[in-house]
Amino acid sequence: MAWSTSELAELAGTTLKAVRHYHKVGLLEEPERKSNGYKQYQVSHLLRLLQITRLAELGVPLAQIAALGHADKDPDQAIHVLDAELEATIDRLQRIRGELALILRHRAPAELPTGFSNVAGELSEADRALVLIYSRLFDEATMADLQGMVQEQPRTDVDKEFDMLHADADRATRRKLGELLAPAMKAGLDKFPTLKSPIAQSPTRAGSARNAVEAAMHELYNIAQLEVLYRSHLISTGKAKELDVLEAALDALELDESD
Amino acid sequence: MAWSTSELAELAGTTLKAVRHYHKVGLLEEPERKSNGYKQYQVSHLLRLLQITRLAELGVPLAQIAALGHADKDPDQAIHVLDAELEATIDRLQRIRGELALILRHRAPAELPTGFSNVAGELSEADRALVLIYSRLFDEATMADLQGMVQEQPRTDVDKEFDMLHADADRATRRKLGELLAPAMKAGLDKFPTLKSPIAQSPTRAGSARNAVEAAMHELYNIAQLEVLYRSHLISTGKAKELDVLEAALDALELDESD
DNA sequence: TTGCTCCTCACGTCACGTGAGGTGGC
DNA sequence: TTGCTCCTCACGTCACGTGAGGTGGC
Repeated sequence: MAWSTSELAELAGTTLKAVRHYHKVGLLEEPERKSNGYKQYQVSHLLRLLQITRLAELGVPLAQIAALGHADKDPDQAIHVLDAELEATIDRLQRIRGELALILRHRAPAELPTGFSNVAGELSEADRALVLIYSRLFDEATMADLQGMVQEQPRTDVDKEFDMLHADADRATRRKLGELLAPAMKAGLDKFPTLKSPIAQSPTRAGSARNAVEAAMHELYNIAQLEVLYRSHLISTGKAKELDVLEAALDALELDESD
Repeated sequence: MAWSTSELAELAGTTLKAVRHYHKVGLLEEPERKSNGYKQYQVSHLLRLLQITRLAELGVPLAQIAALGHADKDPDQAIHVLDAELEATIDRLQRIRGELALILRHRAPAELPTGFSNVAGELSEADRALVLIYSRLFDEATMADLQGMVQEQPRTDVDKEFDMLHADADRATRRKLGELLAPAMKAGLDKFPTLKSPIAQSPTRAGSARNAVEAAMHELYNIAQLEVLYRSHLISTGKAKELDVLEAALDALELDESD
């Protein structure tokens, strides 16, 4: 009674290549060979192989299976570690499934950060990109507030007008849009004061956060939109003086241009 | 505003090497370089990188992230597939956790097959090895019956005597042990008739199953133990005639030896 | 002779990580 | 000059899978 490599693999419910792999890493002893070089496996090899495949199915790494053989370590310990790892993995996968469910329910783009799937429709392309950046820079509480603000303020015609604002829109249009956006912005910031001074995820990122957001805004919004946002910000935070400064600066610019 | 590779990685919450890897596989475009060869990343790269890391965290394979970009396929479809895979993985891991719990509770060796942890104490070393082989050869119902039989028949002094039986035990001892083991064996087979003719897991294995078990028994039990098992088997299945044949054969052998 | 099995390299997979060896910036 | 960062290969990880190229058995 002796088995060939593939017979042994069949008996143990594994593959030819797996058996050879176990030889290579020293988990399974090589059997005697026939004169033609063919391997001749005995019962002892089958038993060892069954041990290996069973433990491997339980998720024990091959290196650890080898170590378990020496029995110098507490096997209970190893099982506990394995179990804790499995628990963590299951938790993580379940959280991901939860997010996938939201993405599907709201037909949201998968790359939006956690929690924003249900408000995907309220965000412009630029908004979505900004939200992606925010999610890496600010902590969870800040992000939750941001999500809350978006959720409470469905998109209005004013928002759409802002999205479509041309870079060379005239000054009256810019002023009007800034004024129209301000009330909602003020309401949002009053309800979620965290957003006035968002908290960075980590101190290391605090510095780079401002820069990154600023850079992104300059990339995602045109010059007119940036001015409208600035106007709206000044109005909603009651900075009338700065607004006057802005107007004066624009006056000067227009004089320059008319020269 | 331009970032270095490590700054970009920091901003996106990933690593230098991951970013370089995304370049290599063509997921992320390489940015312009400074005259010294240093890469200069822009906002567009940050946004793309954030998309990539977010999707990768959700478990989307990099190859699929590249494909999602083309948007020629239904993204819903991809999410559904991903979700189904996650579900299957979670199920599998949970089943394994269940087995680990049993192993820990009964302080059983981890390599014993599913369901046998709680009867580990009732099995000799040889029994455990045989059970491992059985588990790969017979179907679940058969294994459940075997487990039930072991559970119903705690180890007796007779079992221990059998385990310790020497290969050259005398004939009277062998006869006595065979008779002592028979009642329990008969009771077990009556209660679990499946075990009289166990069902192989698959037709392919049916043939090799007999051989493998036979070979294993010859390896795991000595000649005296095998005879005792055979005697017990004959008695419990009421084959008195075969028992007579065995005795006659042994008579002949002993005559030979005394020559 | 044909088809099947066995053998041994060597390289591929997946998503990066780990150096090696060299250069630029301050 | 020193320490830090950047760059590009090349190879390693994990548990095998996939051929390539050759030989033995029937």
